[in-house]
Amino acid sequence: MKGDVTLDVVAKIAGVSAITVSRAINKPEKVAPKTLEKVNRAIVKTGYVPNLLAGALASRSSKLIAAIVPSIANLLYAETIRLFSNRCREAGYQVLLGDSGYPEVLEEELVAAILTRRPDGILLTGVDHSPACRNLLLSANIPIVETWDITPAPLDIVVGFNHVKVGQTVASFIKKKGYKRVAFVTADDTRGVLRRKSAQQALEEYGYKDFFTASVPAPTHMGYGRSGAQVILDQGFRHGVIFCSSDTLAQGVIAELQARSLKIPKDIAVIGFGDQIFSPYLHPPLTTVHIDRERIGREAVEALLARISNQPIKTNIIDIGFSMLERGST
Amino acid sequence: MKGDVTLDVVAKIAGVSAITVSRAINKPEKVAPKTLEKVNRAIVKTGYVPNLLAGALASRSSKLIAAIVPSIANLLYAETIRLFSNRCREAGYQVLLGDSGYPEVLEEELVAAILTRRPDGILLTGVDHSPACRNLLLSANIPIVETWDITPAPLDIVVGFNHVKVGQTVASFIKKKGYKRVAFVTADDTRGVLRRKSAQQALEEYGYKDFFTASVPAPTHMGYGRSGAQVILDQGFRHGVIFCSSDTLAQGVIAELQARSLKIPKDIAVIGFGDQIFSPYLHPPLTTVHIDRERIGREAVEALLARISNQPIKTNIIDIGFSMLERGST
DNA sequence: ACTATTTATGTTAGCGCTAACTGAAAGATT
DNA sequence: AATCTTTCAGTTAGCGCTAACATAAATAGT
Repeated sequence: MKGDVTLDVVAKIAGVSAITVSRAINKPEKVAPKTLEKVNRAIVKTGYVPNLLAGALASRSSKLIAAIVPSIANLLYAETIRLFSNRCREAGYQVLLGDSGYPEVLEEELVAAILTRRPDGILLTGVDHSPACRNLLLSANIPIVETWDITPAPLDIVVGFNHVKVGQTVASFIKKKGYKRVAFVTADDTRGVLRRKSAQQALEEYGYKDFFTASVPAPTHMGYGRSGAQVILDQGFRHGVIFCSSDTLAQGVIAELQARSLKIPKDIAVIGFGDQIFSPYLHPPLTTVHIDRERIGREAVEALLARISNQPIKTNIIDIGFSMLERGST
Repeated sequence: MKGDVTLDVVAKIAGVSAITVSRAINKPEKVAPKTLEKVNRAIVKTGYVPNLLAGALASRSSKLIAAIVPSIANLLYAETIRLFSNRCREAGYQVLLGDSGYPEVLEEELVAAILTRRPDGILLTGVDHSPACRNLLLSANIPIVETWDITPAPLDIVVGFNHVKVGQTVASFIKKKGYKRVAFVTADDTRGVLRRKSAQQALEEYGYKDFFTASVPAPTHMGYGRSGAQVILDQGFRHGVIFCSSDTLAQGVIAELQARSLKIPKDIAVIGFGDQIFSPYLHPPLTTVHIDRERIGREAVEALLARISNQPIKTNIIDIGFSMLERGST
């Protein structure tokens, strides 16, 4: 641990009591300017680094916010987290990150480990949690924000959008564009599967049938996009549109089509999901579903901080929506 | 904070003393099986969640390891961190993440904030730190591992590779392949610039001159690759090789070349850096410099944990090297 | 059977900080 | 000038846990 500079040491050097040093650091407006200066000099002189473990224990506020994501190596979540953690820092909070891994079996264990640090709030990804996990979370009695999905019955606050509607919107877009045949390349991920199912169902209602489907493991990367496309092409798919469960997959699909000299969108059109930062720069630019990832992070922080400071929040269900973004790949 | 189940409550219910409960949790082998079972029943019954803030304060060990990266939204670092944090969790540590942002002015502030939590160890990205930051780190008196670069004089431990050698290796590769003209698309990032400079210097020694250069902001994304390529092409570059400071940039360069119907590698060859997960799946597959990102994470954890538990470490300078990986883009 | 050793549990004190209260001094009000 | 109010600093107690030592019980050794 640290060299032994504690509040008491600083206090002695500044010629005041420990609590005065504590106040000088945390509530400087409560301390007379001259005292404040004495204390600050002593802090600099000693190189004092406060011990927030002790502070948190005494004040019952850890200034820590936990965030759990399926995979930090997924750019989508990474961007949400980056914004989230920056805003948290501005507000004087630090972020404790938990990577639950994709088969979310770990979530409960992870939540338990995290609660051990007594965070002042917690961000979760998704709205599906085991009963035991829900219990743990609820009995922690801290603000909770669930993200990247939406539900009428959140644990506390939810910031996300409706994946079923995304599927329906894509289906209606496909119909409008007049594609005859539809293929899916879908990662084995709760929300991705949901989008594909609802798209397929809507398409069936429009009279579509004989879908081509490739399922790949999550987390996705471009390689799975290529292998997914191979599966579909091997099934004989030659014309129509491929709806991918992420832009990353779509990118792989595009590469595979190009490697086979198929024309996009003339032969086969491609639709992604997420509107990743690279998507407009692909060749051709990717038609996709835009999600305001940073807004998820922003709204999540605001709601959490409001809850923490007992301010009223307008609503605990924040639907950030999405939008269909047509670019060159369709 | 949590509902009020503390050690004492559990102890009372189990009919033992607080310290016995503490031991049952942290050193179960020191507790008689029958007692252990009584305690465990009481823990389940009460839903006890230990308070590590208090535990850390008392034991002077926070079981927390901090990790500072320039940008978690950079896949390269994200993957190192994911591995790092998984291994930490296995070893009973949690990771406190700090995103320093690219202009690393923040690092010092971030380090100060993090030390406040008394981590048992800290991972840094890069080896350049302000003097004040170095001071802070050293006086914290905890194991430190610097990553993604190498230096003969680390703060404590360093796990990385030599960026100058990377530049030289790429230069020699370019010479061997017989490319006549060389262009650089480089992000404004310390280590990226270093690689470009050493490549250029080596090439000059081989007799190359008249380099084409585009500099783009960090953190990079594909779009900067495209705009970088535009700059170079506008300068009249038509044949030769483009060395990019990251695979992400290379990806953008490839897209731009394709959009202009230039053939890769026949007209222009492309070399990246990092060997990202997507690189082999690009069309054409990307020639790049392979870095074992996960090994960085793994070695960093091992060294840190060894230090924390006062085990001897073989060496405090771990050069993981790199390798030139030729694929279709050259 | 008696001591030496090991194992299991308990007692005490304190980690470094802040909440809540107390008291003194300075300023405002009449 | 007497009282009220505000400002500022200090005292006390305790947040929930574990290290270190103390003690009691069980086991082993002769």
